[in-house]
Amino acid sequence: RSLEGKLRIGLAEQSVLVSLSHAIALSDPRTKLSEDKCGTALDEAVRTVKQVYSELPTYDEIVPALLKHGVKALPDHCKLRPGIPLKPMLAHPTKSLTEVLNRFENMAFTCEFKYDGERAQIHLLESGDVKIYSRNSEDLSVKYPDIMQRLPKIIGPGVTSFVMDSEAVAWDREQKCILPFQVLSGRKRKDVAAEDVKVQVCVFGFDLLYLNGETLTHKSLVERRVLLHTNFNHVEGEFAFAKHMDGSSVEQIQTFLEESVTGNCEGLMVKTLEQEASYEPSKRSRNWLKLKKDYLDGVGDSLDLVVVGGFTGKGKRTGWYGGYLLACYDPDREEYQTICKIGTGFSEEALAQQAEQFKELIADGPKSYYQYGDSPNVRPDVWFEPKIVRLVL
DNA sequence: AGTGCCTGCCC
DNA sequence: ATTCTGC
DNA sequence: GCAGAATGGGCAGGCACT
Repeated sequence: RSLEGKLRIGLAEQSVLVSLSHAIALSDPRTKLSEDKCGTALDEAVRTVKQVYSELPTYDEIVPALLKHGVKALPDHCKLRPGIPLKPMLAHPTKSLTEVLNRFENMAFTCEFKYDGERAQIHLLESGDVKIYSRNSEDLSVKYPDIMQRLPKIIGPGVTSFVMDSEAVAWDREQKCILPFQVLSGRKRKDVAAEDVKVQVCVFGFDLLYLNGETLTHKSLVERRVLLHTNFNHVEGEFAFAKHMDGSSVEQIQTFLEESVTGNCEGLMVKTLEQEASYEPSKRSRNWLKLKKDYLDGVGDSLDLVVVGGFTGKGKRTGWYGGYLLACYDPDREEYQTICKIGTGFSEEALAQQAEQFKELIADGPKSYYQYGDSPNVRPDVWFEPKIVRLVL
């Protein structure tokens, strides 16, 4: 976990990469360590290692190559290749169409439907093996034998290897429509046989990162998209290209957004097409924008809820509440029904201040007219008197 | 076999 | 996922 | 602007215990 940078102790991936680069550079006689150039040489080593890691994020490959060939020659030995998942590019959230237009002013861009499913990075190796990886590079291959099976009819002639970025979405084969994420998450994950898959999925491809031995991440999205469309086939209910629209007027985008929502999608992804349009897994990772329907003004609902309990905080939040249990009053049954927990959106100052405020309201236990479940995660560490009402957006 | 609890993933 | 904070 | 670390709902899976 240390090496994977998942310990949550302030030592995460970037720190590990810096340390590794420095260690190798300093112990390698090939690195010239003159007084004035030392810092520059180290920075250069870090840049190289990070760049290589973004294409081939596996220490099993990078460390041996570093030890054998040194930092300089690392890019010649470690390149993007099917079978090793790369960190998928992520998108910046935006709250309005204006924000999107400001950001992409004077640039060619495209809008795509944002499908409500699971990120799926599909790899075809030269050996013929197929691998499917999740957003966090987990191996989902055993979860999707149905996708594996249908792959031959999706890939075009002459395709011997590729890495595709896509979204796997639950699909209703009778109604021929997209189903919510909740349905998809009901799929089995292990020991799945293609024959007894209950929740059907349709794959929506939206990017191509590698094709027939060639890395495409440095090409622009326009180029990658052409390659995607010319080398793969649409297959009804099984594989489709993410729906896109290149228009840039407010009206066109507005209409497209509404269309996406009608089609059971979450909203739009907006991406540059030509300039700054390469696929950058780690460097400029938030190069795309997402425009979700529930971010938009007036679309989301708000509720007045009563704070009935608090959960003791961990880590940075040790010493006050890390989250709260909220309830809604039902006048018919004369009781407070717990609804949800809330744990983000508080600055540290607000958390400290709130802890003071709730100190006065600590109750011995749950009120008789509190209605809550059995599960321990709805049993707060501290119960409160029902005094504080909060507007929840 | 059934239940409850916990973990580790998705979002 | 969302959100805040330190750099 | 980015990386890191808090936190959410909900699901399948797996373990322990009945």
